Amino acid sequence: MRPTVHDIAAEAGVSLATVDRVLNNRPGVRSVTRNRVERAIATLGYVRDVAAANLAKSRSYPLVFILPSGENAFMRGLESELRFAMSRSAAERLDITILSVPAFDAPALAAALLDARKRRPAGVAVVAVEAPEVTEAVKRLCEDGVSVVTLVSDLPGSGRDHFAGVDNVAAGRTAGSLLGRFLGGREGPVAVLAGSMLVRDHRDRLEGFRAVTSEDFASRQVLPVIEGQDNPLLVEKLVGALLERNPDLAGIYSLGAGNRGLIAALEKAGRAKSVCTIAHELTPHSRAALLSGTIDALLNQNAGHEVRSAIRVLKAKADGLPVIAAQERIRIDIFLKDNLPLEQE
Amino acid sequence: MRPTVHDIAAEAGVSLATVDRVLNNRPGVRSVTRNRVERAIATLGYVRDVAAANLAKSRSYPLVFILPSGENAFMRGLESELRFAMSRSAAERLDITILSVPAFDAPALAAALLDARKRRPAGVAVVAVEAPEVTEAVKRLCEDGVSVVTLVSDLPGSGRDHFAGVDNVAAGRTAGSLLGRFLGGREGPVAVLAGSMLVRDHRDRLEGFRAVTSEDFASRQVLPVIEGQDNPLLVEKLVGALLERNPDLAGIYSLGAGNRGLIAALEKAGRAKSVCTIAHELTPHSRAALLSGTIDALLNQNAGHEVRSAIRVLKAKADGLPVIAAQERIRIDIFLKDNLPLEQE
DNA sequence: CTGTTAGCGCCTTCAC
DNA sequence: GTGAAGGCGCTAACAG
Repeated sequence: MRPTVHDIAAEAGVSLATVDRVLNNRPGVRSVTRNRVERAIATLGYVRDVAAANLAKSRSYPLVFILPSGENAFMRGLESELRFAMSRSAAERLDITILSVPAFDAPALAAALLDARKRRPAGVAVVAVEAPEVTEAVKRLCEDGVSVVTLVSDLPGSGRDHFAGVDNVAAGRTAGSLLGRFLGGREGPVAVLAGSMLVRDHRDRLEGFRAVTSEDFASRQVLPVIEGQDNPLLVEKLVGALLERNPDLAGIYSLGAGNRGLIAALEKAGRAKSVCTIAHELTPHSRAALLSGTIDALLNQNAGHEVRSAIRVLKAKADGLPVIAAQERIRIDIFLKDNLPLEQE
Repeated sequence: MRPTVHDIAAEAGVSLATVDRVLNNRPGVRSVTRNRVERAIATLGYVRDVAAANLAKSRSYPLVFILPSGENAFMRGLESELRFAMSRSAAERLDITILSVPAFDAPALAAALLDARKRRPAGVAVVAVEAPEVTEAVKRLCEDGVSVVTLVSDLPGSGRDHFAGVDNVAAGRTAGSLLGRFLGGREGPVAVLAGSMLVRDHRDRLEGFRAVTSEDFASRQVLPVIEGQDNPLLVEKLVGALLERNPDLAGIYSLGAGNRGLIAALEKAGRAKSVCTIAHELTPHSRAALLSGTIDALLNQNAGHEVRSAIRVLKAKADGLPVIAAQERIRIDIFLKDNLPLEQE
């Protein structure tokens, strides 16, 4: 049987309350007594039963999640994963609030962070936009002792506790490597389609893509980046023009969202099969395009994992517990038509 | 505040004990009373606090894990992940026993399953070898009400509750697709190196590889399968001979273990760069070979995830709880040199 | 500074 | 059939 507080109390010859004070290092214990208790803890190999402690404290974990609104399929998937987690949150003593802000809107995001702060949560998870006012707002939260996890897109220099997302430089490198190898000796330039250079994840992917292309496929020309604002209609227009301008285009790397527009443009131009296309995020549209051959490979971040990881980390931080880095690393999924999971996740 | 058993008791006008009987549908309650309690539960939206219940029951989860012994790096990694999970098992009320059996040894495995059965665990996780006596032993366990999870290699038809491993047919398909696309128009046959056709995962990978090769790369010749028993020395000998026999070999798919031998043979023959190689499992050796370019792509199953998933599922089954399928799906990681995680997991 | 006491939400004897 | 009482391991008031 595992030792309990009673065993320690007996071993150290003190009362339960004193043991508790030592365990939670609260003041009001002479150092002699404290030492005796600590020795007892060590010799008995005591480990606190967190479940029982939480029960006694009737502890709960108020968390705030800040997500971009809009029709971005990936973000909506993220939100639905979050709502699913909330539905089973009763058992986990979670109390989650969702705040919505327009995408790529730094002032709105900063305001939401202030709003979150007023609610005095144990932790905040936020899909970050990189801007000084956002960084400032996150810093303030951290100073208040609220743990902050950035989700999907990071915010370096803000002092956030953790980033729940993929290594986007590596993702860009991987895309570049795959595109280069898939194209083999084929001639023609490649294009990069981004959402906005305001978000860190898009910038990182671009950097990785460019690095690997110049290292390993130096002869391949990379056309200037197109920014589609993750907006399918705009993307369709821009890619349509791109295809007209470049009849010899060999490949496209779409590192942001708005894939619906990309797919439409490729198919309308009859170039779906001849242009090697690599895109991000598994959504109903991109899945169909992968199966039909319009998209050749898809890089994905598992929204469910990101949400669960963010929650686990926020909880651990709230309890002052360490996080298992390996478990919280969000991997880059690479999907070909051959390893697509059966169901949409 | 969430409703508790007290609230239900009050609402239904009965005592705590009766509420408890209904909750755990134990006998000794008139159906009228039972109905009243159930109505109270429904109207108050009660959900039982599992943590508190476990505390009161001082419940624990005795589990048995059966792993192959030997120097297979992947299996040793799996074991170390398991030991890590055991080290933090105190908080999770887990009581895990590890049983070791020689690899590919069906009688020994069947005996271990009987041994496990005698310990009356709540659940068993086993790396299966496909053989009638093993299937039989697993069936018996299930009949005893012990939940069984197959780990890494599945055992269809045994009635196991869950498989914690990757879709190996899809893995084989993915390998075939990557190899085909990486080779492009290059001439020459490809070889397949397996461990043993006795384990389901190897057979499944081969099936997937052959399927995609004949569908999408029909002109590519696939040489007869080589079985290296996951033994590095044997593998090195066999691959050395293979390379001599086939000076025009374009690619190798290594679907089992023993990659140390494969890498050595390729490098000794000076064919490390000229033969496109796809292998399984991230280990220190395969990682180095990926970085040096001897291996072109690595398919991996995350041992840590498999172990944690097996534990979660076994625990859920023991409590009669449903499992979240999406969360427990073990994905096929695809590693290029560009998306290799920094540290060995 | 230290100890006593009464719970947290649930389960389990043992009476009635 | 049903209920009352005590306890799981820990924490938090309130006394001393």
